[in-house]
Amino acid sequence: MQILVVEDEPRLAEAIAQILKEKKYMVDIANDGRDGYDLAVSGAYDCIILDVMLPIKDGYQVASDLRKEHIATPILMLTAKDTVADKVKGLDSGADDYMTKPFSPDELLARIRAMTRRQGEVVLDEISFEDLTLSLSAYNITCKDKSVHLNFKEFEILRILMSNPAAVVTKEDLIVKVWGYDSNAVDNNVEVYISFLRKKLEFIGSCVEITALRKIGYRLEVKKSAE
Amino acid sequence: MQILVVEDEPRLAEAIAQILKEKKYMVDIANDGRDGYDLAVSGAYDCIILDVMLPIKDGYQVASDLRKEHIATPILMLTAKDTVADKVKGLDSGADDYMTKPFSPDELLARIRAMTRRQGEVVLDEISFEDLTLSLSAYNITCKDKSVHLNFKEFEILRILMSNPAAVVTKEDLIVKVWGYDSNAVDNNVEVYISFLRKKLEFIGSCVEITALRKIGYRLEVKKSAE
DNA sequence: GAGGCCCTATGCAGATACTTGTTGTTGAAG
DNA sequence: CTTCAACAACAAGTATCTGCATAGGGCCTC
Repeated sequence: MQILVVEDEPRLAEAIAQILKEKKYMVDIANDGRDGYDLAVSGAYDCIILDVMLPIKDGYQVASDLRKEHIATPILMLTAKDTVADKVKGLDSGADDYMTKPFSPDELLARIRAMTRRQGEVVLDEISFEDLTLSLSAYNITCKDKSVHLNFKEFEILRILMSNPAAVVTKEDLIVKVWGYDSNAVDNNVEVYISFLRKKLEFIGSCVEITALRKIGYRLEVKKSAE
Repeated sequence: MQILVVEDEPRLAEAIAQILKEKKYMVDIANDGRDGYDLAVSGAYDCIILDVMLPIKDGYQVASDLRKEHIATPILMLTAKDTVADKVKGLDSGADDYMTKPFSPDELLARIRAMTRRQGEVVLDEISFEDLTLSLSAYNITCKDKSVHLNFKEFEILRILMSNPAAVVTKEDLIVKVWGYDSNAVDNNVEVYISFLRKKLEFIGSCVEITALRKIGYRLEVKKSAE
């Protein structure tokens, strides 16, 4: 975990660095706003601790310039200014959090944990099987660089197949899960959509195919090389 | 923008709600930890303001339970407890920010802005997609030199669409996030506002359009050149 | 009471979902 | 080896239902 400390007073900067290093964070220090900005635009840091009163370029400016460049690194602003107006200015210039000096090391660490925690959260947004990727938010399938949109029923069916690639899914299962247990859909309905899906898999050139196992159901498989 | 206030003292809850409503936030209030949790798990809120000392289930518990359920809604913890240990406990139980009473309304609002900003990776005051820019403070959209005002519902819908341009947003999602999860708005309401938005996009000559994907939802797309 | 905002109702167009029918495939019985 | 029944795939046609646009009415603010 990389942290950038932008602070012009060497002793304070060193003290903060020490606190962080003890917790195994990797720390870089910048002594003025310009250096801080230059380091931060790399996007290499997981968190930036930013003083407000800085030579050359103040903290508000640094934060706001970073946001303009679409650098989304969490910023914790750290300063002696404790009026509400200062806090509002800091937060609105792009900071995610604002702490006033003097501060407690434990609180600093807790706020860093809170800010960086969010970073690692991956939104489960897609399912993959071999070279095939199903996007749950965009409702399409992608293989290499080609992608194609799925309509509702196709999507639901493929999602069920892909969420359990090894398993064989019966038509009854599909009807219950896609059409609803009280529907009067017939097997042929499923066959029709399977056929649509096969066409789309073919179109994007995926190596995945939907195999029918007679009397049993459907399963995803990797195409045999000898086509 | 939906905000949940979890606070057992009715007068304070009402005061907070008032501050927020003035800024056009939609506010729900829960009076104890259990109700707060039940409302929050819906995932309908953009932000939760959470008191610590609550009947039935305290704020730490609520925050930590929500995180266990993978509800990532930003939480601002609000309490009279101001020791470092309390702050650490609050932040580590899942809160994103921690404010002590008494607090300034302006600071509260600034911290809410800071927390919700990250949601859509908004650069300060505006969101952009292709040639379209949505101003969060002026409630209007601009394309090249033309701009047009949006009313509240139009604005909220477009903000949601633009904050995640690749994703398909269902009508359900829009109803929950714009009308509130307990509203009885119907799909047609959404359709009407989508229709208004399209007219305004057309009017300012944007290359962005709102595409409907049947049975799935809406998505922003760039207009095909061959009109 | 004028104007803006929000919701409801309605007719229409077109995409989607389902049906039907033909052809192809499989496997077991004769 | 042939025949037949059961099952599967697919194309094409039809009907339904979703989504769109527009109009009108209630409500609130100014």
